[in-house]
Amino acid sequence: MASSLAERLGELIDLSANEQAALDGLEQRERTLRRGAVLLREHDRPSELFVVTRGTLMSYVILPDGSRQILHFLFRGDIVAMASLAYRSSPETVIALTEAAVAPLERAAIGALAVSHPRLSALLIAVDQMERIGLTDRLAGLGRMSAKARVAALLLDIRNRLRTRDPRLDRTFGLGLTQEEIGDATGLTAVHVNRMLRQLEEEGMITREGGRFTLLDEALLARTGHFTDRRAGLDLGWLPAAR
Amino acid sequence: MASSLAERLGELIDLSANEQAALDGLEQRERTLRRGAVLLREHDRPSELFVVTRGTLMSYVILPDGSRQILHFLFRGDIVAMASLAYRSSPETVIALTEAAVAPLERAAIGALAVSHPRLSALLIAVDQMERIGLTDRLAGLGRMSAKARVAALLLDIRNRLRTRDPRLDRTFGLGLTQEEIGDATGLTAVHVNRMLRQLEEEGMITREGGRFTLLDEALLARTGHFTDRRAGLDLGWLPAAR
DNA sequence: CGAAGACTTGATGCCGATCAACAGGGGTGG
DNA sequence: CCACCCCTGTTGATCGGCATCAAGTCTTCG
Repeated sequence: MASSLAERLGELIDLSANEQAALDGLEQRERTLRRGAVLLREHDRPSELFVVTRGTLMSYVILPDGSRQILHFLFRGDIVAMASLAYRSSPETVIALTEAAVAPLERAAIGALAVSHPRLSALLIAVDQMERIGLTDRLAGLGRMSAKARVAALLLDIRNRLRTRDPRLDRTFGLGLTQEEIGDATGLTAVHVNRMLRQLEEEGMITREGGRFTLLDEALLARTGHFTDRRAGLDLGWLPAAR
Repeated sequence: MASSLAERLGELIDLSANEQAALDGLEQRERTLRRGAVLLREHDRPSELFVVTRGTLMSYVILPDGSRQILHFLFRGDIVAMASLAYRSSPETVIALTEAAVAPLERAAIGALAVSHPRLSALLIAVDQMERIGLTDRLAGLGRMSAKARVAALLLDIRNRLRTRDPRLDRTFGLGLTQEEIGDATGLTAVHVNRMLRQLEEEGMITREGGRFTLLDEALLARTGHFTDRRAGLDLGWLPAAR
């Protein structure tokens, strides 16, 4: 089986055999995590990165008043602790939301990759940009959108990310988050998330049954959440030739 | 004089003569912008990137209800339209806040740089991470911090970024933003920004005189804004050797 | 000198937070 | 195996921070 990193990057471009091998070589060891296990704590001094090979993780920060802001949800092929490429100590805590597994990755391996496979390091820059745009979308949501819109956008965002990993999944999916977690991701309280979900349900956009969501009116949900799917507009034509 | 990109990256690592020359070669042309000029419009299909060589720019999105969320402020050495490395159309509008100048940069030049100067492309990945952390800090602010805290954090953030470009500047600086712009960056209305600035002033943290701010009690301001200066913790030890 | 933008200040309103209480369910230990 | 308990979800009542509306002043620039 392809390494999770090769799988992820292979969705974006056709990898050469060389590149494929180089990526596969990065994921030697694997470390499994129980649900709730802490992979990395804020202010830790991580010596390595991780690639998610299985399960779901999230990263968050705790503010001085004790409230939590969830920053990311991480799925197979996502890289954890990229920040350690710039900073000595982790700016965020990373924990497993489900049973999960990660492959440790030396920071220097990224440097070596840049030397041996320039196209891949250029691709990593592009992947960074995709994540940056995702962050600015969420920033605009937190700054300027209503509670209902933020919850709607979160549902669509997570569903889409789950679907790229499992194309069978369509209108119905398990979100895998508590309402408190939805709130900490969208800047709301659990109580208000509950009311917004109910409202989306009453308005016929979704139904819920035991933690599983079904999107009944995806177009309306997207309008409600001012949601734009970015994956349509990908363009990596500038990448240099493969090695 | 060093190119603005070489100047910026040179603050992070010691550039080799080769690298310096490669970076200088990127900034051939220069384009000047009047205050308020639009460099890039949302949904434009930019064929190139830009490096800011002079002045200040900002990027923002307009939501369907007409409200604006400011995403970034851009200073000398910052790269504009990095998103075009991943996407066909720009997700954000970029305009000049002051008289400004930018140097256009072909996307393919980034790819060529990755091939000829792997350490520089690895460094670009690190720079991306620094921006990503800046975004997550702001995300946490919008999601979980009070209006007063967000305004306090913005003041410190901008002052620090201005200071890296002009070390003479200390407690007093010209912010260069209207209160409406502060509001659009922090997710507030201009009216409430005004009240928060007044409050910071009444509490002895700042004074204002004609658009110029003086930070009277920086420690208190930092506590109020839950502000952490990230630049202290930089660590780029993993970079490969220079060429 | 006129006009438009930026700032200031007060009054009022609403969205989402907070507080509170209870129901269901699943895991754990006795 | 069962009882308990904590976690999650749900719903109502009230509160408060920030938005909105409004009006006036100051500044800047054409």
